[in-house]
Amino acid sequence: MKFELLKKDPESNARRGRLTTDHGTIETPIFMPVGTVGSVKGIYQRDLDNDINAQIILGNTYHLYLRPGLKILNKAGGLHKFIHWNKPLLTDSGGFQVFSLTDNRKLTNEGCTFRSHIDGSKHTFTPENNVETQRIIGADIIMALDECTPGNADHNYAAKSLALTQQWLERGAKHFDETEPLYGYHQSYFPIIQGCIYPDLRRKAAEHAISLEREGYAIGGLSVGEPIEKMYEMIEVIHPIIPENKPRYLMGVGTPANILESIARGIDMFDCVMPTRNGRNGMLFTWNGIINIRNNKWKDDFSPIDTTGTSFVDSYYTKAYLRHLMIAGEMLAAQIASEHNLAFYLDLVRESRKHIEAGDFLKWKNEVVKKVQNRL
RNA sequence: GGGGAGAUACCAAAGCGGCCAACUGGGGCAGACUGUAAAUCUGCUGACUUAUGUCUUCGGAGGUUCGAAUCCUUCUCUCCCCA
Repeated sequence: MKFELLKKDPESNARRGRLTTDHGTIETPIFMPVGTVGSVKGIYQRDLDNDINAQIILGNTYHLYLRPGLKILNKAGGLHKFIHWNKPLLTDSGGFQVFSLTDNRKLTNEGCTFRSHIDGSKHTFTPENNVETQRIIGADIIMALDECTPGNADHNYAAKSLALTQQWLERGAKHFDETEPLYGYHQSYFPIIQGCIYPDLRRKAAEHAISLEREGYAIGGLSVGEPIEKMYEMIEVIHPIIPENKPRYLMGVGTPANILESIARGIDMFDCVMPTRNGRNGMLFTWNGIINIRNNKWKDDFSPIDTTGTSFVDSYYTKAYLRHLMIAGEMLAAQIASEHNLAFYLDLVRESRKHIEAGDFLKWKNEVVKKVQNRL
């Protein structure tokens, strides 16, 4: 994997870069659609590729490990082949599930024991077997197993949690270096920087992570309940510590405004379920603000979904029709809304790249942030 | 013609003397959702009020009672069974 820093914004920490993997090139800043169980919910891979222009998508180790399971994934020749996606893939380790399935898991120094949310069966992730699992899945970028610390954790808990994440990280990195990819293309292992909302812990976590000299670094444990200003502050704390020729991935973020603000603070990669989940629930993101398409006011609005949108759905369908589908509970509603939102998110980062190149990113960003937060 | 059942808020449907402005669904209206246990979840849904509260409601009219959606009389309408 190769990362080229193409341009630095003189007025902010924003960066324009290019990440090259064996499955293709990713122009950064980039948004990565989330496809937890081997599918970006409601979206054909064909549309992801041609309509939305996704450059890389995610999968999730915990979910794929449970279903379809490693045997099938291995037999399929890895996730790319299994799901028919020839562009880059990134898998999350399951660290977020350590956080979100908190009632069904137990943490030890050794690793994390889960109860499956599907059948209650017991499974253990260790940093080592988690790397092996992600070798079998075969993502281009694999993530370290971590504990995603809740945003309201106190300093004491956050410090202990970080120590565990760091111990796991060292073991995972070692195991990664001792093993080979299974399918003939390169994989990269990204550490995840934790530390909750505490600058000292974040600094410590970032310094520790870079000491392991990996190909990219992720920031985790943000947008998990902490005030949004703290999130930006943590990104700022970490920014100078990470070598500038390495990509930075802010995990799980976020709203369009969050993404622009984070790009301004030096983030290169994002993922979030928001465009798909909120889309399924009737929320549309546009350059002019947020639409709740279920609202009564759209019932006889026969204008296109989004005249500024880049997806075919934006001009193909009307607001009134999409509202009708949404209220009738039709599957197509979820598909259209998800496709629109993902196309918007990809457009958002595409425009960000253009404005970084043009040198007017900061001014542009400030104008857009105001607009995209409107409620239409 | 004879016998029976029933009329409750937008719809369906509980309630059968006070705990009823009225259970529960649906519908409607609005909100939430940030490395997806989510095509999910939450709130409101007689009027006026921030709220305590006040006022007008359970087919119509009249009555019994301290008190009625609930009991009685009567009218209107609906449905079912037998001729």
